[in-house]
Amino acid sequence: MVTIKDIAKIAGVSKATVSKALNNKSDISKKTKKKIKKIAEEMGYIPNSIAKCLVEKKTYTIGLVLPYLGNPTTIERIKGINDSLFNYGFALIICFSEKQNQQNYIKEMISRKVDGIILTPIMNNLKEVEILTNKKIPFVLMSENIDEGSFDFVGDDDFYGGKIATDYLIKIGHKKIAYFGIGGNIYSDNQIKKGYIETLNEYGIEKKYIMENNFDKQRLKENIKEVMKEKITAIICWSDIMAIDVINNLNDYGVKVPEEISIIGYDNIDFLSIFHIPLTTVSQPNYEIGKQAAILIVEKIKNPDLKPKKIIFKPELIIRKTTKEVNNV
Amino acid sequence: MVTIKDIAKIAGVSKATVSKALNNKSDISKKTKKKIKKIAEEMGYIPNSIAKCLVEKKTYTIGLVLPYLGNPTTIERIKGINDSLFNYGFALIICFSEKQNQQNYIKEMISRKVDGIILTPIMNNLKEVEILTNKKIPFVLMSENIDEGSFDFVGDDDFYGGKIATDYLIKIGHKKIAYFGIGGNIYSDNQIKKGYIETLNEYGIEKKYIMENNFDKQRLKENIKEVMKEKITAIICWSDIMAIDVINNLNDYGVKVPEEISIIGYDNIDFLSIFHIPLTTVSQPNYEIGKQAAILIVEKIKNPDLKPKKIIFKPELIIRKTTKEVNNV
DNA sequence: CTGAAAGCGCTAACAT
DNA sequence: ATGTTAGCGCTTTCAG
Repeated sequence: MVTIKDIAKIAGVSKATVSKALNNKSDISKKTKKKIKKIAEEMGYIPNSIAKCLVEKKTYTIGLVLPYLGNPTTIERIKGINDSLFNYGFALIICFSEKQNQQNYIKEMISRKVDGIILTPIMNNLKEVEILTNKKIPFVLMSENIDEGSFDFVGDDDFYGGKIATDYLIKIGHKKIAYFGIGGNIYSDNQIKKGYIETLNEYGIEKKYIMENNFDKQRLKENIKEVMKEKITAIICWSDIMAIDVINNLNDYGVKVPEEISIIGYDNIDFLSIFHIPLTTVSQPNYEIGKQAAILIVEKIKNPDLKPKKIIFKPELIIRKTTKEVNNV
Repeated sequence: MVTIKDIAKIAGVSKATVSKALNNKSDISKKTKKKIKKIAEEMGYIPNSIAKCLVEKKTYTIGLVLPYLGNPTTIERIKGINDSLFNYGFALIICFSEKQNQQNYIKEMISRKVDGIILTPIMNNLKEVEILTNKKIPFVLMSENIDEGSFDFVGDDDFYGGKIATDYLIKIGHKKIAYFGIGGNIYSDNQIKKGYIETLNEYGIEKKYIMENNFDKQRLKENIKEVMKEKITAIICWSDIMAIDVINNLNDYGVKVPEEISIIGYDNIDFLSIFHIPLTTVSQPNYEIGKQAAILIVEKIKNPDLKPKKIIFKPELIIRKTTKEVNNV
């Protein structure tokens, strides 16, 4: 491996001069700079940013810790982060945290001296970010927020998302509307649920049907059976993927969507809009969310004392073919 | 930030002892180890792996360089890599290379001293991997191979994929079959195309319809017009996403799938199987490909002189509803 | 303008 | 069993 020492030897100058020349410091003559750069180029020199980090105490690296639950929107956000991070000269180190304790993954990131962390917390819980606040490591939350405390956050307004979905269903005549969520205190789930409840209340609809499946397909099936007994006419789902599952299960029971039950998903996954019976869904700008999270963390690193900023996008209801007005006889 | 020096001071021992104790070296007494570990814990010590890297010349980091072209299969592979890498104690640093020169991204990875690189080359060209071979940095190619040279590679057998798709269409009566690819010397594109051509030749079908759109929606439309003029009855597409596009365009022209034209995609994206008119497609095990790529790069790092290994999965034809036999009157 | 020296936090070889 | 020393590759004072 060629180092500045090697270059220094060839160029007949000191290590310090090489370092300064390569970094375009002002106190090196143009001639020397040119000469040294040429030699570096010829020798195929690639700087060792590890050594640089050790001195500068900055790694120009952002850690991304998030769960991947098979939702294709994830990649859009990652791409958004990647693209804007690269503009700032930062690299991205990723780990998918699954459903376990995120603390270990966060510690790993800290050990690797990332300058900041973008985190999608699994638990709506201060504990998740405790180390980060203790160690004063800049971080921003993405997509999922935490109720207690006040943190930098980029995501969409899921409360509003829950509202517009419910509102629409009521407006087209539905009264027995269910919400299919996850359970277990997930921020977005809570928010959508709140929006759902509040909207029903506004219209004076007492009866709520709140189902939780905790990512368990079997429980989802049971949930469906339960609401079918109750003769509900519409379901709002926490995600598009869940919505698809619900539709399939309903089809298996011979229940037609949207004729008998209307379904609204959440995410607006591209590919789901294409086929027949395109999904009615709530849309959020995933790429943009990732992008803004990256911009915010870089800002935060440059200026750690900035007070928490929230960038919240309004989701949009995309009405397609899985919802239908109810004939109120 | 608390360092081993701080711990040493509190514990009343030397830095070396702390280092050894924390790393469970055998020449430290159990008592001291226990004491030091306790202090480290209490002080909230997190090791600085940057410093460690500088000494050990290993970062336990793998670089992943790949294009993201909106194909949701990408995330599956990333997840596969992530999961098995974590088992080995490696972290993953990702960058999406778009259509530009991948060399810069690779250099960035080298500068960051990754122990190895998993690369999906954009160009079927030795130049892409030149630095890596020069600098003797372990790498494995994933999904896309390079014709010249012989490299470690994990992916599926796209030649075979092209064959089974074509073979199936011929068996159900099609004779005028088109292949819709990308062009511009992409390995997988070439392979599928080869499989397509060879199979047609085997059946003595002279006429080939090879279209290239280079990811350009407009050119895709023109391609479709062209093959419609030729009255082809089936199209094999380079990807599921492209297949969807083709189907939509065909629908716009009032051409019915599969009644008038059969379509085969490539990728077997989950969500596309769910709706009515599920896509006939060629399936590849993306998660597994990522996983094996990770295992292979770690192997390669431990033993750089291993000769190139190829792990090639046989894709599978998934027959669904976008293909139909032809009535040969 | 250029160079010598110190040091980032850690490990490893060699003493003790 | 523990400590001393040197050094990884780089940047950064401070002198010259």
